[in-house]
Amino acid sequence: MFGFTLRPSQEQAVRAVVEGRDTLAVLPTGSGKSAIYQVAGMLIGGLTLVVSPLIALQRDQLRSITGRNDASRPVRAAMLNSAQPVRDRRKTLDLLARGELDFLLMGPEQLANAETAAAVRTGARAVGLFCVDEAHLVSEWGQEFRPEYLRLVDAVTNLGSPPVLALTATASPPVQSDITRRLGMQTPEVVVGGFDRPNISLTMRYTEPASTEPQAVDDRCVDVLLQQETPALVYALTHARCEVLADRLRRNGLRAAAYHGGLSSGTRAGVQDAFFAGNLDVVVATSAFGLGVDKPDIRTVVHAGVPASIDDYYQEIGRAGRDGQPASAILVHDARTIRIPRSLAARTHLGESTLHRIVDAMENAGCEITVADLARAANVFAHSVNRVVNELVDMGIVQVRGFGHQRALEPRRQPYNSAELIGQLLKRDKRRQAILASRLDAARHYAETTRCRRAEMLAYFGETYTAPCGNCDNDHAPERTPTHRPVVVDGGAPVQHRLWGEGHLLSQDNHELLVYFSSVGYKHLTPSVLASGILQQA
DNA sequence: CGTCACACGGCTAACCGTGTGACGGTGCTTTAGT
Repeated sequence: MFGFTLRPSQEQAVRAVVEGRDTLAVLPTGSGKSAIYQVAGMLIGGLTLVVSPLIALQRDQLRSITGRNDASRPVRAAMLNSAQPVRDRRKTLDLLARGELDFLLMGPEQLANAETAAAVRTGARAVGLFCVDEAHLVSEWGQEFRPEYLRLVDAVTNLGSPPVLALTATASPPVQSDITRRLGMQTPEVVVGGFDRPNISLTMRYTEPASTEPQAVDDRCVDVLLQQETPALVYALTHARCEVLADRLRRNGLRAAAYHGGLSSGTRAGVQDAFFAGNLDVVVATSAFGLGVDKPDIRTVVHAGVPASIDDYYQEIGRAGRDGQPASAILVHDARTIRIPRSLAARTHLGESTLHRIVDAMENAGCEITVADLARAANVFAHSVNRVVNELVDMGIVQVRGFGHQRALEPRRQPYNSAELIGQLLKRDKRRQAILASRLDAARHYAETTRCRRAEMLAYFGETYTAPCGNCDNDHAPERTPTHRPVVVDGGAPVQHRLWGEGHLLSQDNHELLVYFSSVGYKHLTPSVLASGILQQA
């Protein structure tokens, strides 16, 4: 169709969205997610709006859409972002006004700009499809890093509630429901392809915490990379470790370069180009490297330390072996490196005094106030104010206008009891901290497990898998692997815990249960909790 | 927030407890005046 051959899962997503249903498609990388919105958009007619997180990604997608143009059916696509010349921007707004665009690509920030949003809304062509690419970012980035992700739901309403199509390669069941909730999707169709990537072998290398050598993790990574096939990708946890490790690899004769957010965009582009062109053996990167990286022949992905979640880990190892040929994912684990993701999560914590000052300042202001003014009045960091504002929006207490420096909030529901409000905010913050910590615990649990790693990872994504996989280190040392029979559970069956309240059973075998609780996040439990009635089917 | 390296005072030798500050990731946005 339109030059695409669709697989069954893609077809299912296209059909649902064309019938007007909100749809979340969680499909493995390389399964052609952009084909889904391209086909669906053309079938529905009207303007297809595609929200994409990076300008570089918007460029790639634009090229892919217009690149497959045939003369009989020209597709008209454009993008809107701050990196383009004013003239290009004006031209796109003109096309919008005249209704001469089929696809429009932009970041969530553009929709928070009243002028741009109005141009989209009042264009001669109504939005027929609202597509959110890399939709896991709604859940991952919305809370603080890029808060405009949480305002997409308002944009959808303002555009007359066209069907919403959310696309991602990585979303565990709790993340799936977070995405559909935060995008305000109505009775969504959720299409989930398999998470397994059988050609990627899974291995963990432990470095002794007792070692006095501070660079034990780096040593291990260098050893591993000298033995592994290239091209290889190394994920390190900080800018400094990227630089040090890249340097050590170079001294060991590998063509290596560092890639992280602290480098200029020119340097970053140069590294990425060199890697794609085969002029680099190894890129040592932070999590900045990856979105939109589709190099088919990456043979090895090494992690220098456990990342903040299995979601991140899966996303990052998924960049290996896209050509289907054997590839390796090696996690170099040192208990001491856990402190880095832990501290990054803890930094977003809101203290009681911070909350008091923000809520007081908000009351003193009485009416609409910008985030910057509020931060000044309360004498706290702007990012703390943004965190609180996001929570208040979610609670329906304020609403937000504008973006960037002009981001302002106005009370939506008055009056409220401020002591009660602070109590609720504290509770929400505590819950959020617990969930972030549980995600890190689950990642550490994966690193330290003696069971089949594939079964362990897939369990996290709510998928039942019969171990052994035969392609992980624990399966190669069968004396260490307790046999376990997976018990088929109805994905996400609701359960009730005596202490932690309601949750969803993600996986169960004769050895262990994995449950996600909305109060405390992921918990591994022994099956005995079912027999003793501590955990009950709801 | 939590960790670690380092300086400091004490009082004259070596080092101990305490205090302080630096440090940890992801990207959009985009002023005016030469």
